[in-house]
Amino acid sequence: MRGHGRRMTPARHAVLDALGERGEHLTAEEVFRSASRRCPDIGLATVYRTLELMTRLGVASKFDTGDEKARYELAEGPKAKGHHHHLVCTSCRRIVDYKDFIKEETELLRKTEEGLAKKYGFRIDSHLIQFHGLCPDCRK
Amino acid sequence: MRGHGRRMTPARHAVLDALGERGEHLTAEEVFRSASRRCPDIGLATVYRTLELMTRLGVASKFDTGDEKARYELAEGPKAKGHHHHLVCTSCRRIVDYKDFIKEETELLRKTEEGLAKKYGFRIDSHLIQFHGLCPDCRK
DNA sequence: ATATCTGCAAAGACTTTGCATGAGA
DNA sequence: TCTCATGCAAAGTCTTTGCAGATAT
Repeated sequence: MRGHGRRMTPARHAVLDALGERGEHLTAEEVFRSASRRCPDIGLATVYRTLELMTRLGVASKFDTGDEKARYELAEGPKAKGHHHHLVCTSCRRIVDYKDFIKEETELLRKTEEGLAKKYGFRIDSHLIQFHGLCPDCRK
Repeated sequence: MRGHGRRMTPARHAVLDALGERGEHLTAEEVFRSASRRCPDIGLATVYRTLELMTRLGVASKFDTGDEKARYELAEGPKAKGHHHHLVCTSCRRIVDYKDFIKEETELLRKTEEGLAKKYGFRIDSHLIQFHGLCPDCRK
């Protein structure tokens, strides 16, 4: 946070805590509600600004599961213990974090990133993998 | 289209053509502009409704690259010739379709899908892979 | 004939922005 | 001190919905 010329404020602390405490893939609204407990006066706009900042700094990652609401979670690089991918139910929007096959996936992704970077001249920063389908409950 | 109790109308034809003619990953607005040529009276709402329908029927696929605008393209299953994944520039939002490594990726994805389906009880319908980074122009 | 589609306009949902005030370093 | 951050409210985007009229089959 600091070290980028940025200040550590109560609001930012609250947002960070919200991402840390409450599981994963929170919407801005959810972060707002959670952060409001620690910092009652925080505004939704600040939450958005903070999430945007954290995403830009690589502290958080932002993604979309198909319901037009952005989701955020603490960033965990491919090598981190908590690195996972998402399995999304297209009906109830439930999100399952999975780590199965993560090692193979990560290995292939690394190789692919390298190849793409060379071929297309991109500097690749992150990847996104999601599977979509129906969860057990919604299949009924 | 038919066979689901649905009617083939000029508007739907125009949307389908738009997806087919103009490359890939079009926004609703882009589809609308394109479809307007063939069907001048088409409304944006109809475009949205049609894209939603086609996505539900599996004719089109919908995804998001991080700029809050949904994108659509004709669906090409994992086995189809045109199946590809996306490389997205986080700065200018350019999207590169790539097919490199597709075979390995598809193979791993198939395996992963199978494993996830079994473990979590999902019926998996589709997957999404994206790489994000800076394109050559934006790196400068 | 009739259930489905359509365009339009209005509403809705999510996110961003402007601005004066407040507060970290 | 002085730049950066905040809250509020207003504005902006993208998308969905209500409805009366039009249309495929």
